[in-house]
Amino acid sequence: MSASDVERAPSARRERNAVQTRREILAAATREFADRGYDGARVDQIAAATRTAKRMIYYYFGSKEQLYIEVLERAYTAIRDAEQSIDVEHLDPIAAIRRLAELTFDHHEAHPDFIRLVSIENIHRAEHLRRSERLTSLNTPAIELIATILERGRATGAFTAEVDAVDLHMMISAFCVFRIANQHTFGSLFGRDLTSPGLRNHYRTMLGDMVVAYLARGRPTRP
Amino acid sequence: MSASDVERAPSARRERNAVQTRREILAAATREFADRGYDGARVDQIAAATRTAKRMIYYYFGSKEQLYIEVLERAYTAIRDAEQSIDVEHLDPIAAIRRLAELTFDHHEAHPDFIRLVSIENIHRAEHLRRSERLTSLNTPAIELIATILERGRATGAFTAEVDAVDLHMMISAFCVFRIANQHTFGSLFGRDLTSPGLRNHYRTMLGDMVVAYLARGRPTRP
DNA sequence: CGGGCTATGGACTAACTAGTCCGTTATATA
DNA sequence: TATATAACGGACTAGTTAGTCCATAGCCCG
Repeated sequence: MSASDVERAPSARRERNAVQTRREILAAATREFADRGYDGARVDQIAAATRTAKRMIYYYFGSKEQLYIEVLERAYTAIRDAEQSIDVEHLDPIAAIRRLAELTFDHHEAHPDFIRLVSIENIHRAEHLRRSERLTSLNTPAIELIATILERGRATGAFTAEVDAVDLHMMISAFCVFRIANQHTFGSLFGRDLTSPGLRNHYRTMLGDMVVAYLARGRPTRP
Repeated sequence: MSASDVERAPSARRERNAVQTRREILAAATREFADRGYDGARVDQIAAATRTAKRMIYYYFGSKEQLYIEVLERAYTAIRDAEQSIDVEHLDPIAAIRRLAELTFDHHEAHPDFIRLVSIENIHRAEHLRRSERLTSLNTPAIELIATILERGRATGAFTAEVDAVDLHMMISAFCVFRIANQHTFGSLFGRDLTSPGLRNHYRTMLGDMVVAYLARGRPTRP
């Protein structure tokens, strides 16, 4: 995130800065692809949104598809980095899993572009994601974290259910992703804006309640 | 589904049948749009998949966009009709809500094209759905059904939580939709095929457990 | 049994869009 | 300062694609 290497004295005419130009294209491309989908996105539009010309997109990325893949890679890397920095080791299992769910909720809410890119990539049956070595080899900190919490919860007896970490991650993601990804059709059909600020805390709590109730199910609620 | 009205003796040369031609175009268009998205879909490809020519698409539907809207309308009408025929009145509240969840699960599994169309429409921020009077005025039997079950559950004391019908529908949909809609990216990243036949029952049960655990949990929340 | 309306076909077009050609300019290094 | 090379720009192109023109063929009704 440091911009020190891109801050040079601007020359009167052309400024030359490979890293920044590249970055600017990626930023514009992320917006365009997330906004309109892969086929709907226009390379000319991406170029117009940068300080540079279309030629540069092909200079740096080679093709529309390769540009899209790098957009995907950057977006996924960002969320993995965020997951990596989650620290819930000091919390008891129930509080830890609730906190993790809330962090996922918050991250998804803060990055609707990422959610849109994931939806778009699923429409394409993940063909680009599958082709990216960087992404298929990316480890998934969230799963390991969930696995650790689940183990602790089972040890203390807080969780009565045998649950798989990947499944629990799916459950949490499903709730968070649906709320953002399907907000438009859901809103039109049921007259409820799932992303309304006034309902944010309601749904955040609902998610935590759901996950905790599922993990502790069967157990009588104790005082 | 009856084809009695379209079965005529095929003439040697051109056959004329407005209803069937129209229907054939809609079927091909549903496949093409669900497969490639709105922008990715090709009108020529839709025409090629029918027995008729591209000209007919414009004759009957006027534009690619109007064709897409009618595809959406047909898909949504189908799922609403299915919801309408659900009967769980004879079951106790807990069994009823579990059954409803399972029916949603089954329907989504059986209609991946519908799920894909919904994803695609959300990428377009529901602009087409919003423009369709037929869809915005469509009533939602699922919500009313859930509301009835919730009322009964609260009356009998089976459900300890105050839950809104729309929210519960969201929770159920989120699980079912995510499993289908995000199967490709999820599969690539976590190495698990959410739609594998061997896991079908596992996830179906998990959904029911989740919903029931949530409804019967100790602590209520309100919207 | 013929006129008129509905349905149909296929070639055509105008506009768009990913990608390229070729020349130019800045900067690092010798 | 010379020059090699990386960075850049804009006009151009080839291919594609939604949508149309014009002509024709089947069908219904009198």
